[in-house]
Amino acid sequence: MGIDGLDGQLIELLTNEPRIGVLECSRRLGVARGTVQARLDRLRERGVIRGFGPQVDPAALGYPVTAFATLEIKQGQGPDVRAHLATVPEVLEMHTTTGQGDMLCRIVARSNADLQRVIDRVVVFEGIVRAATAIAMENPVTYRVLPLVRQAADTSGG
Amino acid sequence: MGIDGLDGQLIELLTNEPRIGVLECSRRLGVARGTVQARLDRLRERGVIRGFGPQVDPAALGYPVTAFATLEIKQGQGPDVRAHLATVPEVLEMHTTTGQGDMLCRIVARSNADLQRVIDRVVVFEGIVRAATAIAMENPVTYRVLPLVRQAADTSGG
DNA sequence: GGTGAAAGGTCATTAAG
DNA sequence: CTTAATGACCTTTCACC
Repeated sequence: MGIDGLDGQLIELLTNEPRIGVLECSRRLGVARGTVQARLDRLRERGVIRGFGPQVDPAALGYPVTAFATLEIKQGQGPDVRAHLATVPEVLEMHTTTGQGDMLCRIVARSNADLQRVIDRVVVFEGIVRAATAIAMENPVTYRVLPLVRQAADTSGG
Repeated sequence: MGIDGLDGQLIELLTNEPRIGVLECSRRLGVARGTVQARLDRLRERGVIRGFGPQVDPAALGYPVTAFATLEIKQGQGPDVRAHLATVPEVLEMHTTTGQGDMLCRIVARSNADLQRVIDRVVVFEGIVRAATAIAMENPVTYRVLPLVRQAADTSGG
């Protein structure tokens, strides 16, 4: 069900050096090239590897400010609010959550002043009762999956 | 300072079809191969494109539960807490946020029961005063940057 | 394992700011 | 004059059969 050690090594290798090909992977890992090819195909079929698209940094694009907005939604307005949020480019992701708020979304902006504009555009929508915004300052742990990959590989008994 | 239209088209093309190479990109966009290479080099130098590593789906790895934990930290314990969180594989990212010197971290787990174990491992640490966890249910807007890229390209007057 | 193809580098030329 | 784009050539390397 999970991944084994070779899968983990493969993911780790490709994460560190994404441009190397299948042949180079087989050399580094000491396995046949067909094995690497088969593993990669399986990992993609199973959805473990979603793709190899470019990872874009919003800050370098001119959006250095990140904020998390917790939205409280009026009953039954969920679908409309989702559709609304999907139209705002600065909303990078959105989840419905349990707990205090109903939705949590990640927002970026060009500056703190610009963040106000984005927030306004987000919350000026009937159906959003309340919005609490937390600006992200430091980011000591940037998004990472490698430790999880290693753990998943270990758990599989590889 | 930002990106122009060609940069935006390049990012979009590579996002949609990551497997195509530089030559194919040049054909699709109607520019010379050297141009595509130069643009890609520049985008990577400037940090707009961080890399082309595999995008791993934690759910497919066996961690289908996502949660966001808001942590309240005891004064002066910030660095220790950060170091602690960095050692937990299930903590995918962590930000310090405005509020009360709080932190927000994204956590994944194998199940809701497993989430309890992860949360315990996170909060059983002197320095963490309080933790509020919100479990993510639906994810109507998955992490995306393309709309932002298009806006950034437009803004640059390309 | 062989073969066609592409990546990556360099270079001179040319267009545009 | 500086920057960028272009097309050509060459070598290494890879992906596919």
